[in-house]
Amino acid sequence: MQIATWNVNSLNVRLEHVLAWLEKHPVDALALQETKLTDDKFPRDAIREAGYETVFTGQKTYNGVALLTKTPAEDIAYALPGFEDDHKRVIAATVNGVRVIGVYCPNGQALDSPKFEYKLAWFEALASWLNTELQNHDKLVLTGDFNIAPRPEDTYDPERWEGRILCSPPERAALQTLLDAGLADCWRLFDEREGRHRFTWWDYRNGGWARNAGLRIDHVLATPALVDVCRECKAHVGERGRKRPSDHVPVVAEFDV
Amino acid sequence: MQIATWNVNSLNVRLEHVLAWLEKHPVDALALQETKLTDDKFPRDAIREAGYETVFTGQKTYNGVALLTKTPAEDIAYALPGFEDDHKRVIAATVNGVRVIGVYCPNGQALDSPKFEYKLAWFEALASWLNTELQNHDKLVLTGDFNIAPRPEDTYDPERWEGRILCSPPERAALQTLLDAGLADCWRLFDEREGRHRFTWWDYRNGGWARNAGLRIDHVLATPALVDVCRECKAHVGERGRKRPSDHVPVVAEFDV
DNA sequence: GAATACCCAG
DNA sequence: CTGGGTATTC
Repeated sequence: MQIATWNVNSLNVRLEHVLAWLEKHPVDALALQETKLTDDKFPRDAIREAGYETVFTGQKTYNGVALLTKTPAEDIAYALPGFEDDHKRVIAATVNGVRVIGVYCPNGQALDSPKFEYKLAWFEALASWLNTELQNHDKLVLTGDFNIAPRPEDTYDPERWEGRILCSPPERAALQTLLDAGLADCWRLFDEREGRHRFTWWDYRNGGWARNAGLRIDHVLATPALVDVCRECKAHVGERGRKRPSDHVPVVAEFDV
Repeated sequence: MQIATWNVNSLNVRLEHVLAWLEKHPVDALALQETKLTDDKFPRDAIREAGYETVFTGQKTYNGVALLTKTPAEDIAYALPGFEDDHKRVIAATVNGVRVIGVYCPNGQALDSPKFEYKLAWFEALASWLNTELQNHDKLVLTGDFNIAPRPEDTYDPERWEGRILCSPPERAALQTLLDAGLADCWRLFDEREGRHRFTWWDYRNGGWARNAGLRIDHVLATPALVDVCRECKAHVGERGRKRPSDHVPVVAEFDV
């Protein structure tokens, strides 16, 4: 079973990219972030014609998440319990017996911003909900755009990024709380691989892609039952080089289930 | 000698269209309207590489006119004398001994709008200047987007358009004043032609192009010395069917000079 | 419906 | 730099 995540930065603009990518990479579940579409404008039909059903929750301009699946999505959750604000950042479903939680975590903007407080509070609510979900699901994947680079080596320039937004101690602690609850970062199972691309996001600004000035902030976290059978976890870096790309690329994990 | 006019509705967006069209139709002079570019952003170099020199006068967002020529443009005028407001609507030059005046005439918005008053005042200033220009030039072409459909048959639906903006008596009188000064509408030399496309503009809204709901508001007016040797005057309607087209198409007149 | 400006976000 | 929203024009 293959599970992928992709922050598309507007599904309106990226629909053709997603459909073309799915045709080449028919994963079992694809979590999308930043669809930036209200539900009435979601391109459900075009995606259905490509062989995928979708569950989604979105809003205008910001956020918006979706889960594309080849088999039916069951027990759908559209928000963090107890954190039902107007940000559409969470979509979860059970797919083929695997609990898949797709998240678009807050960016936080800057350490001294109110949005940073919101980010930490949001992660607390996520961790709390994750614990209850873990009680019910042996096989669980938490995936999406976390807006946190876990380690110095997950940035193109640690000197520049350490301690700053996306790389600060409280953010990394928040991520660690999720791992401590019983998840592993699938990416790290393949850390030793030679010549591996290291990032999942490159800023549009300042020629980030041309300079390979990227970060690894999109993750696939999984429970031991899945980590034990994880065969692969990689970023499809080529998508960043297409015309009108998203600033994020797909990250795909494969499990022997 | 071929002289053409084209309201491009943003030269930024339409530059590739213009260059491709010029490659197929290497007219001697092309008057552009609605370039919507300040002079510092005019793509002079790209046009030069296509074999044309340009004179232009533009502004941000609105209006903006240019004259593209294969041979040097002389005696350039950038405005209506005595009507130097901030609208960039007029560019004139002598090309191969022919005086070419390119105009983007005001739209007028509605008969009861202050913009309608402006339109009529602007046409008066144009007529006044035209008279002095005619004293100096035997061969003269006045071309551009006039925002006036001269006759009922120059609209797709006379019942709907007669008397309204672009088709009102005072506007048609203003156009007639220009003709009375000593010009003829080259288009009408070929009125009897079979199966001829009748329009030069189709509204973006309501599927104007698909319904052929067009108007003839872009014109080539010429002095008798040119009318006598006018071989052709037609609209390049196919341009309206391209991707991301302007709402106007080129109108081309050919003279045996 | 298709442009542009200005604003905000990442 | 690349999205989206708003307002304005034609």
